[in-house]
Amino acid sequence: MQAASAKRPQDRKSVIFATAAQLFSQQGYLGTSMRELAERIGIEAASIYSHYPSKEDLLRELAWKAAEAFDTAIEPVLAHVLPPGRKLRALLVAHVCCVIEQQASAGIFLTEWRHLSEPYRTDYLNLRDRYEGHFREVLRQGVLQGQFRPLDPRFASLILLSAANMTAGWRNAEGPLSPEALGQELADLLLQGVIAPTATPPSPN
Amino acid sequence: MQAASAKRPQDRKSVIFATAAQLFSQQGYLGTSMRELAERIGIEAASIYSHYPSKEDLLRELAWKAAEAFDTAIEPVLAHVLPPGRKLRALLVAHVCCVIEQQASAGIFLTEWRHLSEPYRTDYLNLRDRYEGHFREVLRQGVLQGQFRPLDPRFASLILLSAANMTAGWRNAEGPLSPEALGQELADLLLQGVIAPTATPPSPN
DNA sequence: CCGAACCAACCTAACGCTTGTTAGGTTATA
DNA sequence: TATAACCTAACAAGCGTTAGGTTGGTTCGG
Repeated sequence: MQAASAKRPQDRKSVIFATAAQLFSQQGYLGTSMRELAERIGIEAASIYSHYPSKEDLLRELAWKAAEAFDTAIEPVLAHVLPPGRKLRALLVAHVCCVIEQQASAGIFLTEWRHLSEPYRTDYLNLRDRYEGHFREVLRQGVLQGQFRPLDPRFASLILLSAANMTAGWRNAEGPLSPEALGQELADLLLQGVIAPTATPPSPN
Repeated sequence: MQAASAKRPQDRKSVIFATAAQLFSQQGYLGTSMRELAERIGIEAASIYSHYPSKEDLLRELAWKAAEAFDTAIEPVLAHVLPPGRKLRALLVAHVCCVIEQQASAGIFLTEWRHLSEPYRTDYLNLRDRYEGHFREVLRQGVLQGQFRPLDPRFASLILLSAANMTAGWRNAEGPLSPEALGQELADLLLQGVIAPTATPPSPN
């Protein structure tokens, strides 16, 4: 039985991890010092080095963990066979859920990876590209099958994902929507567009 | 007649301004030191203080200039009377053109304002909100007139602008599009959506 | 037309402070 | 007793910034 009184081995490490995720995504990697991170936890800065060999290693682990979280989130969607429209919708919803439920990780996935030094930066961009590739593939198929308008999959995936990433802080007038509902709202807007269909007037009765 | 040989008064200041815009938007405000900025120009760090009282003043001027550029870009569109669909399209095109033609300023407008200290930060957010308000207003009218689908203007404007902001680095396979063309491409996607209209099959002949 | 006064731009040198990181000692748990 | 977690103390380097001196073009009185 592992005790849980004063010195805990794995617990502390995960607290450092979670706190760093929060601070890095709120204030940025460069805007967060090891001393501030340590103080937030209640230890000294030097003590962090018992768990992580450097500040950048911490960022690296955070970034990889975040990438993994996004991969995991869309994995079940990729496994299903669905028409492109439904599949793209499901991908967007899964992505939005991941962004909202893991806001801290998401912030790092989206912006703080810039401060990784080579070769990790390049490795990371490859991870991201592979992820975006799933969206591009669904878009490509939808265009091919005539269910999507003839759009450039690279351009469209960039637009869709950057829109999805911005939903993180969204709260509507009646308070926060559920991640699921917010994802559907976003998918409605992006898949069907802003313009109302002229062929079907609002409510013909 | 003002000479232009060795000591130039206004010229140097604008070089500092432009170089700072470039570095701040590439590496971030915190990731750029005064010494690096100075070295890039070919002077010493201390010399910058003959032109700007502090690093943050530099950021502040950059941020305000960027906000002004966006306001100026959409001003002529606001002056015209247009149906909501056309107006929103024109706003998006103008915004995209501004993002692309002034990439450095745009980067600060979009991300680096976070490092402004109060009360400038709040002032800046108000500027941004006023700008986004123009988009919300057009969206509101479009919904009211039944030309847009029933969407939340606040949510939609957030989505549209975050998508537009991400076009900065976009290059398609045949090289860079003109800002104008890129803006139209984006507006097509956002206004009409991803899904092909079912009422009008692709090419019925 | 010329030398002196002026002034803005730029420099060197240094300040106080914070940064990430390390060495070495302490302490409590297993 | 062994070990991992944590501490104190300090390091070299970098940060934004300032004080004070140098330079060179501009301006103006004689």
